[in-house]
Amino acid sequence: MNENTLKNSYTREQICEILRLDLITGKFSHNLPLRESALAKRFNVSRGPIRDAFLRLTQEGSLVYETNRGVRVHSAIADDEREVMMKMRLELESYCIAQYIIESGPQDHAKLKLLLQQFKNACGRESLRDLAQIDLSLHRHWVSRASTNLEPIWLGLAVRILMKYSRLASFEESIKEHEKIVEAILLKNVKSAIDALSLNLI
Amino acid sequence: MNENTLKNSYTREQICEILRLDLITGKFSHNLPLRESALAKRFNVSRGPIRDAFLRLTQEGSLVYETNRGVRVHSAIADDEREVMMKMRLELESYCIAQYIIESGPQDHAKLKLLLQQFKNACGRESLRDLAQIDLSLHRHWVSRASTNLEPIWLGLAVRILMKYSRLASFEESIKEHEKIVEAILLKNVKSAIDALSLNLI
DNA sequence: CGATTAGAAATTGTTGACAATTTCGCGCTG
DNA sequence: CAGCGCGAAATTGTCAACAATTTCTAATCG
Repeated sequence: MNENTLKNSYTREQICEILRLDLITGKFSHNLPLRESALAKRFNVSRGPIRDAFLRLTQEGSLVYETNRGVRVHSAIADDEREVMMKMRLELESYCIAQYIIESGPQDHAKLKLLLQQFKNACGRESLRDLAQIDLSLHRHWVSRASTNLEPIWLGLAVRILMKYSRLASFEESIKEHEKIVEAILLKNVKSAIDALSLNLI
Repeated sequence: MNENTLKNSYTREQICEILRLDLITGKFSHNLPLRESALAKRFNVSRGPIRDAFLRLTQEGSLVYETNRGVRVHSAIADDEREVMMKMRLELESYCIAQYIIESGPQDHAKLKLLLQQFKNACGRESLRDLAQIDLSLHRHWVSRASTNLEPIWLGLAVRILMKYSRLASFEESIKEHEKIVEAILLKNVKSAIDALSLNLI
């Protein structure tokens, strides 16, 4: 599973995802500068794809860019900023879930169940990194299915929120919350899905 | 003022801003593919900075990227997507204006007045491009001052919303709306500032 | 000893070249 | 004549080298 042993080259998408998870799980400390050459060496690519990933993560808000000085990890968001982001995210995902319930078919539901199962497995392994990744994948599933226009906006919100509280209160609790959301979606019950979502996004 | 006569080279930031305005004002048609080489020639740079700009605009949502196939202009957002974005933007800017009123000093207020004056001038010239640019600058002023964390999220929302309705109803009306917002901010009246904002963001 | 400054080292910015992939036109075949 | 390859052209992906800028270091001066 280690990136240094299995592969010797990564696409910019993969690099971006790996770095995003590193950032969410607090692998880098706040305000730490990230060096292009160091990461180029780590991923066994040239600086080009690294710069691409930096630009994306900067736009998402997890990195900060300064001209001729590169990027550094963004400082944590304040509590009131988090509150605003949460309201926005709830607004966004409520719409997406309602839309998803209308548009989704059997193959979407199969995917949904699979993601929920993976979420449970990640909780069992108690790996924060896996959990953050599958949590993102699960929410992304209904967001991207409902609106490609809202997806990049959602991602920026979700990443910043997770960066602040990547330490979840309880694995068990998190499973139950997501089970409720998925159940309501499968029953095509918009109201209770959104109710469950609003309990998850607090 | 023309980019071909004054300068012979651009930074990626400048390229990004110019392309963003091109996209907002509908200079490119929807789903049109953008070619790296063509724009590299236009801006008299190599493809590197163009790719940087593409990545940023993709993250903002105005372009869509497909592997090995480059980017194309995103399709317009639907009415209900726009409604969700507007609610989110109102939530975000309300917080920022309240914060701005607390934190801003005399030099901020001078800048604010200057931007409002530029807005009026742009209305006088009846240039859609200038108007879109200064509208973004004005709103960005209080957003960036209040929260660097929320700024990239705000930008994505504002650009997509402007792409849909870059044709403003009335220049006169737009001036009045912004005058009310700025007046309320200068008087440090949070409530009436947000009231005026909510009329502007409909 | 502290401040300053010049030079060295490190880092980012940009470029042109080449590799990989996709797209397009054209001849071939049934 | 429609469909199918096949090769050429166009386009994107990656890289290594070089230029510009910033940061570090150490010698010099007050």
